[in-house]
Amino acid sequence: MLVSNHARPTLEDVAARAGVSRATASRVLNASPRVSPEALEAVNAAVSALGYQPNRAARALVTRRTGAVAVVFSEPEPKIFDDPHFARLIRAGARALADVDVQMVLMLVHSPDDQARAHRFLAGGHVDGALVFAPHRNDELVSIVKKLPLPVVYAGKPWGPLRGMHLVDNDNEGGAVLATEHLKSLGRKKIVHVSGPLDEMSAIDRLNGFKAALSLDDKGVARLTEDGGFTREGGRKAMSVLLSRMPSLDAVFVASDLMAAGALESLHEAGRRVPEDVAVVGFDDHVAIAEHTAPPLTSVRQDSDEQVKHMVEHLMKLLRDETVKRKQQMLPTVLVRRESA
Amino acid sequence: MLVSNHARPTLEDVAARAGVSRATASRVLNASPRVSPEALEAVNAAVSALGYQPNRAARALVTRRTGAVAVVFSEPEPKIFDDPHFARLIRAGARALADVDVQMVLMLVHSPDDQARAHRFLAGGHVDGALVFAPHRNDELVSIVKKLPLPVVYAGKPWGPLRGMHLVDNDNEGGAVLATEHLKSLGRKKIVHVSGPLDEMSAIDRLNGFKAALSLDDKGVARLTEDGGFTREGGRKAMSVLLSRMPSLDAVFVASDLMAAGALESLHEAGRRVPEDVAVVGFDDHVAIAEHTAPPLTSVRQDSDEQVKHMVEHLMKLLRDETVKRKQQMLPTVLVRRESA
DNA sequence: ACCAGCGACTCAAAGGTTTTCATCGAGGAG
DNA sequence: CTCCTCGATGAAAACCTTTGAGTCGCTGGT
Repeated sequence: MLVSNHARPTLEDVAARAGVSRATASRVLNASPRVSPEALEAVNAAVSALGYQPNRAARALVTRRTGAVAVVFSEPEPKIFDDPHFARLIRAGARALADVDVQMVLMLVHSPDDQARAHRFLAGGHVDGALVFAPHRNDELVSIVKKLPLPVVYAGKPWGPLRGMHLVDNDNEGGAVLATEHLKSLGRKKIVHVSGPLDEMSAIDRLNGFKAALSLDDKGVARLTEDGGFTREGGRKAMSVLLSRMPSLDAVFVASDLMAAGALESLHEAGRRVPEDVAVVGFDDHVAIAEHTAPPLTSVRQDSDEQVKHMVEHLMKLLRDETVKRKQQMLPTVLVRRESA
Repeated sequence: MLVSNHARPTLEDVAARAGVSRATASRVLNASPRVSPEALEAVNAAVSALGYQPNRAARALVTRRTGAVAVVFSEPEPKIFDDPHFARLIRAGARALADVDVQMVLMLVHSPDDQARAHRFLAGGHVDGALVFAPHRNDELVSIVKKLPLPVVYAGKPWGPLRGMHLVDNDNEGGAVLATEHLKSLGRKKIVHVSGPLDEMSAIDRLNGFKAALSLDDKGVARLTEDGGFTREGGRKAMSVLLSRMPSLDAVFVASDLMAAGALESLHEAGRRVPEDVAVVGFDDHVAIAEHTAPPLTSVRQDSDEQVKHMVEHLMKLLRDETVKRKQQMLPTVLVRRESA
């Protein structure tokens, strides 16, 4: 009987060819211990002979597991995506998830419409879990997600109470201290700060690090810092403001490389030399930026690849119902010296 | 009987509540015409009362449709992803696919390992179709994908024979002509070209446009052009080479904005003023770059959002078994003037 | 009065896998 | 030799939806 069926082989076909039952074949595929060596070999042979691949839908139907996780970026301002930082996160996510053989379903949510769609989708059981990037204050999405019976790992601290949430953060405050101490060690006396938007925890933590390193009170901080909104243009403007407010400044810690690029432009326009007149330290150590500014940017490295890898590992543990020792992890940051400070 | 089952409601529950059979409920969900208005309303009411969501796995099992499509980027050099162009494509893909309510499964393939994985995955019936970005010459992935019984739409022309392939390309050659003609119309006489890597069709097409606009033969082209590899650093180096080869050049058409940024650096270092001494035109019109170079970059716009949207529409037609009038679409490019030329 | 035709609906099979439970056979203890 | 245990296996249910075949009650034509 020449069964030249062109359709994809099923587990039934594999079992038939191996001379066992479907059940046994299934056990082999799922690495069950209760199967004889002969059966195991026969089934494996049949699998590769037939080029068998389990039908994901059928498997999902019975196991109630989809083998997919959502990667969600909640960001009201779509143009923020021009920040290469996002590309790096997405790349890291794709790699880490592929390594553990789970599908990555990417969701970008900008509008309330997107939020509703994300809600439906995540509630719909289409994924086993989610990695959520939602940095902004009072992001509706976070409250939505929190109510869902879905394992979730956050990137960084979302706004609000952190009780029970799983997250992997970078040591923003520690990095900011590093940066500021470095400027101090250079003998700089008038150090200012271009912060990120203060509706993001990472920006606040960096600001706090700056404040701590200089032992500033709230009033002092207010005078020495300006919000650059994590954009290049914002960085440029914030730098001009600071320059006019304190013409004698001799160092600046900028809370992101992209803003630092803008700040450098502003400094050049004002005729300041970097690092001779003003020393500059950025944050992110995003190579595509930091190595191409003039001069190359000294920056605090946060390893996004590592962060995402940890997030994926953490989520996988949750999916396997393993107990995680610590729900909230913090990754170290280091200073990378180049020429700007 | 208080059925306070906390599990997700099934179609059976909906049908029971609406007082119809499972079959009828199903037809309502799938917008079948053969259903009475009363039944339709009853079912819809039950659906929203119960918050019912179809089980994707069960549906996939019977329809042999997954409701997901893969978005595949094949790119041997992972750092190319730092190009904001990719972020833009991914963003566009996420949006366009969400709009038609299909899952976007993102795959980044760099290594042969990744290729094998992609092969297994795409052959495994886990997605209904794919959007493929594989610009490089002799990319193994393209041959792999071509053999699969899977609807695929390519971004741009992959290398090799195009017969029967579905693709959406930008008018690279036309755009290059536009750029070069513009430089000519400015009265420039010694126009050179920084090309992309010539193992990508888009780079070749842009080179051909340059060649055509100047009526050059192969020998002439060789002398006037230099490969910048689509990277910033490459653009810088290519520009230096061209400057030393032809110090009197007065205009350059650069095949990408990122390379143009590098070329500008090189020109500045060489003490050339832009646009007074050398006029510069880029390609891509990537706002995050073009608006932030000094001076802002005149560039050829290729609308990636539009391209991806067309790709998605095209793929959807294939999935619906509609006939597509043209398998290969070409999108127009336009010149955006800023200050560099 | 009968039948064909039609629209709306229901029944039940099919789709491919995992998993529980029962069965079977072999080997050891008595 | 019999009984028991235990490991490997198979039969069948369950997961939830779509869809073709069949049912039922009408209408309208003859």
